[in-house]
Amino acid sequence: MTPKMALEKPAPETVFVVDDDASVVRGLSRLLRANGFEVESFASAAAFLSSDARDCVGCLLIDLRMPGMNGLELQAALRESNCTLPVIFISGNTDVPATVQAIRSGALDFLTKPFQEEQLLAAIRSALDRCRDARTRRLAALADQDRFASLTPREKEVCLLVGSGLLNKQIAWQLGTAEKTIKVHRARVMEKLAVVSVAELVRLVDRLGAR
Amino acid sequence: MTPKMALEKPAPETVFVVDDDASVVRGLSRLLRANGFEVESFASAAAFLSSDARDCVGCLLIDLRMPGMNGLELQAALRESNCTLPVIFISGNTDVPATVQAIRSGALDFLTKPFQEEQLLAAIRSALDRCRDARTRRLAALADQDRFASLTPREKEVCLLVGSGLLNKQIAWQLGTAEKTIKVHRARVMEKLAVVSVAELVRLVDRLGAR
DNA sequence: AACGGTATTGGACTTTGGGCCAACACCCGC
DNA sequence: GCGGGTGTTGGCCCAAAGTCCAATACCGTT
Repeated sequence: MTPKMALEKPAPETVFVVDDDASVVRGLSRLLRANGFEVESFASAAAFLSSDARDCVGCLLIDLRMPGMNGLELQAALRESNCTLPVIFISGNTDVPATVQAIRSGALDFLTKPFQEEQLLAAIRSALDRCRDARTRRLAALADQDRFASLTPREKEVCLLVGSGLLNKQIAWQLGTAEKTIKVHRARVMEKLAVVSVAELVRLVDRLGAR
Repeated sequence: MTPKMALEKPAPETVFVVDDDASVVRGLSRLLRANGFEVESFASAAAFLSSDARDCVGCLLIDLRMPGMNGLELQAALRESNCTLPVIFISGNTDVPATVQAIRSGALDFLTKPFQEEQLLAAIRSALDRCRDARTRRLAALADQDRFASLTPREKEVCLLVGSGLLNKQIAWQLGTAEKTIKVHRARVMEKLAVVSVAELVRLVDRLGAR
């Protein structure tokens, strides 16, 4: 386990509002805070990107149309930088192509003003749920990768070949060494990866390869 | 392998057009045929649902707004009946909520009239690619399920426990039988499932459970 | 030059997994 | 009732995997 996981801030889950219209931001903030959510607001895409909020647990409420970088561009930039915060768009106009692109790019919802309060709240709750799940999965994936990274190059080779179902003797032949050697590596692999059965090892290898 | 797989018709890939406007259908058909696609058209959602086209390789081009069952309802009905044909919506008006619902329900694209011909063709090519892939995966999944279904109840139990990484003796203890018995079942499982290593068996079990 | 991490191999021994042959009990349909 | 599928168990033997202890060799660092 590496010391820094780039995922601190167990801080309360926060809704990040990105909208250039100050009155909208005020209204949304009041509504969300009244419903028990932490809110942090940004007047532009750039402002959010330069914040450290990218790796928190929370969700984004983005106005589609903004001066400078618009909502879709912000979404693309976030994806580019591996930010996995769920995104909910808010739009005043009815731009279907933008809607299609937004949802296909992974946006969770796309609300058009005016919208029902409850609709927004439901979307946010759903987004926070998803973010929690994603975070859990991401942490598990990182733990997997850490364990695999702790293997020596040779052990990694052996690990993958064991995972593909080869016998020790086949692995030995393939790597040009003795079966005995493979047994040693294999034992170390099982120990370092903290798995007690081949089945667990196979699943771990698959998870690693599934990206 | 069961004799009938419910997936015949290796017929040429077909674009199914569902639109109540005869002139639109004519125009689309001409365009698509001119670009080398097979086209079959339906004047209503009900007409398509009662056809046998549900299990073909192809894709659907659905008009969002139709008298009777509309596009979204048709999409829902198809999903209900496990039809996996990729869906592309065509809409004259700009109904954002419908767009959101359509895309979230798995629609591949949502084109608004008027659209670029090339945009439509690209969407269709993408849809057909996806349908081919899905079909391949579905056939593979069916083959897996067939093999698993050929196991006796006891063999299924043993199979799952082996897949979870237990030793023969642990399985025997858990099932209240002798280790020798498990060995026999296990051998039959490996044979019936046509796997040669525990790794393959684990992956097969996971695929079955992944639904 | 000494040291630690890595890769390698050997031997001896135990545990597990598999293959082959045979056998018995149960239940169901013909 | 008999035949066949299913579940069960035994013995014998071999292959594969895992364990413990020990040893050599290379490489880069201190």
